[in-house]
Amino acid sequence: MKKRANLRDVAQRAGVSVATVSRVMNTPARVSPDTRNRVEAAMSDLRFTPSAAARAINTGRTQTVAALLPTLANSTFARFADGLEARLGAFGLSLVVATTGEDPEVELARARQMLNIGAEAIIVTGASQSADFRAFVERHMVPTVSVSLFQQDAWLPTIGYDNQKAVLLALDHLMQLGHHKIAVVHGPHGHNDRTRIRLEALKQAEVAANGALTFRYFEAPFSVQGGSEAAARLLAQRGDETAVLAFTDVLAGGVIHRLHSLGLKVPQDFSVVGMEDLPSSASLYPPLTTVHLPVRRMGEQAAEALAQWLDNGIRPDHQELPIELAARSSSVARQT
Amino acid sequence: MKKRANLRDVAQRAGVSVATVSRVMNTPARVSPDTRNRVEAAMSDLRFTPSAAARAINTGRTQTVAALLPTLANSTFARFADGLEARLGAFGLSLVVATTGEDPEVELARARQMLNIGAEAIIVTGASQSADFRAFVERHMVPTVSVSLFQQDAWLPTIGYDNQKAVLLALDHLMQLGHHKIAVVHGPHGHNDRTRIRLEALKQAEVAANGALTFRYFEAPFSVQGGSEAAARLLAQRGDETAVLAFTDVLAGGVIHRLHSLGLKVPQDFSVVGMEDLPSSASLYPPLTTVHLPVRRMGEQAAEALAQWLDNGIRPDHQELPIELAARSSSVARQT
DNA sequence: ATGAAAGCGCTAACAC
DNA sequence: GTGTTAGCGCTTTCAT
Repeated sequence: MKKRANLRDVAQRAGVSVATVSRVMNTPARVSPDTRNRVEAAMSDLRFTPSAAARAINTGRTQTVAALLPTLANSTFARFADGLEARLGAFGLSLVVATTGEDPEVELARARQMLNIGAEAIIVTGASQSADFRAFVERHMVPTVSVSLFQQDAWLPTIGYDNQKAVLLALDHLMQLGHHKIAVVHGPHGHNDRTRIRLEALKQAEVAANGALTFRYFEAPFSVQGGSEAAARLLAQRGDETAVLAFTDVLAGGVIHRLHSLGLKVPQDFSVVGMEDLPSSASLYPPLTTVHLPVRRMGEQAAEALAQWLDNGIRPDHQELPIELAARSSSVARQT
Repeated sequence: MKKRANLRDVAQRAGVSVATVSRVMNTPARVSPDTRNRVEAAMSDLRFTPSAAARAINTGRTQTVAALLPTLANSTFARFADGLEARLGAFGLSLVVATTGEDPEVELARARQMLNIGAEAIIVTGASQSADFRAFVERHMVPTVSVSLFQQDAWLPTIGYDNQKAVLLALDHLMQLGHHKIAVVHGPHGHNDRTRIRLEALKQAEVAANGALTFRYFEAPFSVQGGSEAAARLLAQRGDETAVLAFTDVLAGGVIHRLHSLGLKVPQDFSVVGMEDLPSSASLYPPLTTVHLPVRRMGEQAAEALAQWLDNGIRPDHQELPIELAARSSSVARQT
């Protein structure tokens, strides 16, 4: 088993210099067709595969961008990653993904790994990274953007939507339908600033309403199962809530499922609204009222922002993506 | 704007040699605490970030593996990628993903790009790549495995399930419930060998049944919307089918949705079975009978196989993953 | 159009 | 425990 062929081997075999071989790969037009053919034949004979590392060391570019995501096993992040990857590809950039499980220590470790393998830029979720993470990014001066929220005063450029606006869109919808006793189903907020922002917005609304609005909060894992359990708890100790506001469509789906299996009807017994607008949400039973969040688009925007940052060295501005309510059949006016 | 600091800069500042600096990074134990501190201080002062490329050129390893997937915006591939990434991470490997949209030309182009950025191994979906793709892989001798199917005679090591078995599991279930006129809803099979294998298995079963079993086939895009349209076509020209066999849960979900909105009941009017077993499938209305495919596990297995291949140079064996029927409420005995 | 030669930033013998 | 030095495989002037 002989070692991998390199430029010199090819040059020797083709009877040219290494410079010429390099030119065949990078600027074929500057090589005469004749020699070009000889070189290509030699490459092929020797099964030549150029070394990415050697190239990168010279050009100083790896064409690689890293995304640090809580998980991929979740439609939101998966669709985000899909949009991101597609758009990065158009710029000749590749996407390496690392999942963090929302653990700040893992996030830092993965960021370190990403730089170790040569990532030129990083994308993170949310803007509440650990102090160490922040120090790390600043020390290495690696272009980094945050997605999933739009927040002018964040330490990173943020590309996302206004989470406060989003939850209030859902709330206003329910209030206009006459609901004012609402069960709120949300995920863990320990390391999730999107959830925190949404909760905070609701608490402010509750205060502002001065008694005309009351919430009962149910925390549950970010899954269909979690939503289902939250609904079970809601009914086990039933109050006078007439609606459920879930922070994600997945949770909403779980809620609806459990309500159904306990013999209740949506929207007759409970109006349910979600947030996100998964592709499948319009086909739930009943079709889910939700706040549409442009996740795929967010991926594309993040790709553009980073591609330009890498290109011209100018840190991008924050970007707010539009959101809107998708009113469907899971919510109706309160039954009086 | 001065250039990025390198090993020599750090060495100079710390008053040591480059070798010592290198040691501080790689074998800190072999450096006296005193000098180690000086070096670390210098690194920090100069905001030193080691060059991944330079390291890779010396070690010959990039610690990077590439996955070529049709899309990430699909729970199956996303969960696969999640398992893959998590397990690769445990081996110190990073995952770069590239989406192909099931286009063989794109697949080849992306494979090329993956090698250009230094991927040490490749994961592809299915085993029916173009001849060019195959030539490419063989020419560069890059370790490559195929997932989503198990097929002993494939040109690549395959890690997946037996698609024929899978579809027959669903079919047998329906037949045992007394269904023998079945609508089959499947995705496009142009470049998708999993779909082709499943269709082929059904055709064989149809022949073997010798008239006791008949299928009507509906091709639709791989989406809820696609399943919905297929159901509309099924009803527009209604035959005497009593059951629907969908090749994916997503399609099954679309079918059920449309049946409902046209006033039909599942499973009373139609039994519906899917394939895949998405996390949400048990919470559909009604809970979906489906064939459970261990997608996340497949990602983990692929990671193991590649990690070992890169480690010991031995091409892995094919691996068959277990599948099973998850019988739920969307299918019942034929109403007589 | 082609070649010679100087690095790119790091690792790994090998020597002290 | 630390330093010297020879590469790793390529790109890129600068000549010719």
